[in-house]
Amino acid sequence: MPANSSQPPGSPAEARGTAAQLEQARREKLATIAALGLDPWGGRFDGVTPIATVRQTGEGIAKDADDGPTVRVAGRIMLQRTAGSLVFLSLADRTGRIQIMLGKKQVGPEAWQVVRCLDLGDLVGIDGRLGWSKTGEMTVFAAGLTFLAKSIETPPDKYHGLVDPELRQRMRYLDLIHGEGVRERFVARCRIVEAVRRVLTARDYLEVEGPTLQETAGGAAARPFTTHHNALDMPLVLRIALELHLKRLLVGGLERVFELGRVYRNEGISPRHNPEFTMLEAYEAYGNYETMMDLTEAIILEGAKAAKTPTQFSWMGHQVDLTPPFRRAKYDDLLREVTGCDPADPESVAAAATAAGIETAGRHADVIKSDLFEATVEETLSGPVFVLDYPASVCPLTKRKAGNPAVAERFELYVAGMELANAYTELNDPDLQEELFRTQLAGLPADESMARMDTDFIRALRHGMPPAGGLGVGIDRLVMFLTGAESIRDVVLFPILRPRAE
RNA sequence: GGGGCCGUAGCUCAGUUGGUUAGAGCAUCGGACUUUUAAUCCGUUGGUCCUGGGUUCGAGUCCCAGCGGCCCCA
Repeated sequence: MPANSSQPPGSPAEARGTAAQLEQARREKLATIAALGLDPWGGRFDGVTPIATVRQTGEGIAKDADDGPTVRVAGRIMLQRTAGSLVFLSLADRTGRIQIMLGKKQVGPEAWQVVRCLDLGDLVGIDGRLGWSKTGEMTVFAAGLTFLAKSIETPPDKYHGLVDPELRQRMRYLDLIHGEGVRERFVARCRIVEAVRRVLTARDYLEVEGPTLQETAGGAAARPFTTHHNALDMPLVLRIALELHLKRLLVGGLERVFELGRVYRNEGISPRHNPEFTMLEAYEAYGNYETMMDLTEAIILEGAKAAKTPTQFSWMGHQVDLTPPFRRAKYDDLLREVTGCDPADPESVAAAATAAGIETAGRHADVIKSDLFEATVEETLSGPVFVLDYPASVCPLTKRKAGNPAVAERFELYVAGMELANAYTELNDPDLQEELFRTQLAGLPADESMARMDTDFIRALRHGMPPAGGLGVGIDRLVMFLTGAESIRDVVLFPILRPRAE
């Protein structure tokens, strides 16, 4: 393209607005900084006070005082305003933001050359006097400026930030900088995980790590990711649950163990499902599912405290109330309340299922019941509510109720119609376990079965596993719940995405 | 896997019934300003309208396919 011949004077002939040219402008400033003998990529910078701490100090300074303390802050330039020979910055660190004032006269001619090279997004260190501007804004009046890192990319819109959900996920680092409440939500996630560990370690649980590469993906009903080990020339799968190895550790006498770890399920993606997600599983020898109810409640309440979650709030269209103790309701009772059927009578259940549009022909009575529960009861459970005592045949790893082999000692914790936790009195009878594996496997494609034969696990049980309670909690869902997020992608830092063409 | 919605400048968004050379704000660049608050004011630059086909005298706009995202369902 020929240059426009009617360019006004002082206006460069070349274009400036493309991404490449925006970068070029920043690279020229980078070169200027280097030419002044400064390192535009900075280095160790000791003695920085967090901005939140500086702000606390500032609150104690009189508005018209000019003898405030000297402070050193460091952070990213979020906003920049020039007023003649003054430049105002909004500087952000992990704890907050504060205004910086740079005056040509105050910093001197050499530093002023550096000031003129500042762009939005640059990282700088500031030494200066803490006080208040004439218009009443807390301000660090800079005496010194240290360049810490140049940003050569243009940041998002300074007011709207990144809005496009795709860009927010692909460039999470920008979302963390600019997104409203994004950093706070991920910090809350860290606090919740810390709280989970605190509750468990206070109860003398050991945190352990099981294998993520396994021969058999057991402990849940899900399709695994497959991989291959070259040296051993053997197929492997990524784990879909933590359960069976933690129970081996109960056999091994560790008695109280938990694992907080990533599991992988090769299935659909939705606002509640990411192919890799974080599970907590905890096992306590000589406990049962009631022990785990108390533990679950403690974990959620401590997590809520850590995340500063209010006791009552609205989430996913449900009103939830965290006041303990959480409601406990029997599975059959809920089914009767919601559908009006007689849970003890398979024909009554089947009739209700048919009315709800569920296929019944040739299917196991407990599977029909389970589908009916999912279709009708779940959405009514605002919770939190512990749903107790599941049909035994959908619980192949669970101990049956004493005197009632049709009912399994299992609970699920529901909140806003969503399963948040799942716990059993663990089945420790190796013969029954082996039989249940076999019956589960009969006539079902392996992918759809809850159970896969795991002879090594059976052998472990044969050596004697203590009676125990076991608990599983979906950490991502727990964080969603406690932070009010409506999509798992809002609580997973780097959710899975299709690659984007360059 | 099926259905719906969306994709326009680095970012946030307009773009009428298919009709002139596709616009705005921010950012950039130049200028004014030593107290600004998304600073303001004047000027300036910036486009693979997601990609590829098709219909049409004419497509950002309509149709088809693909790519990417969001939502619903399985």
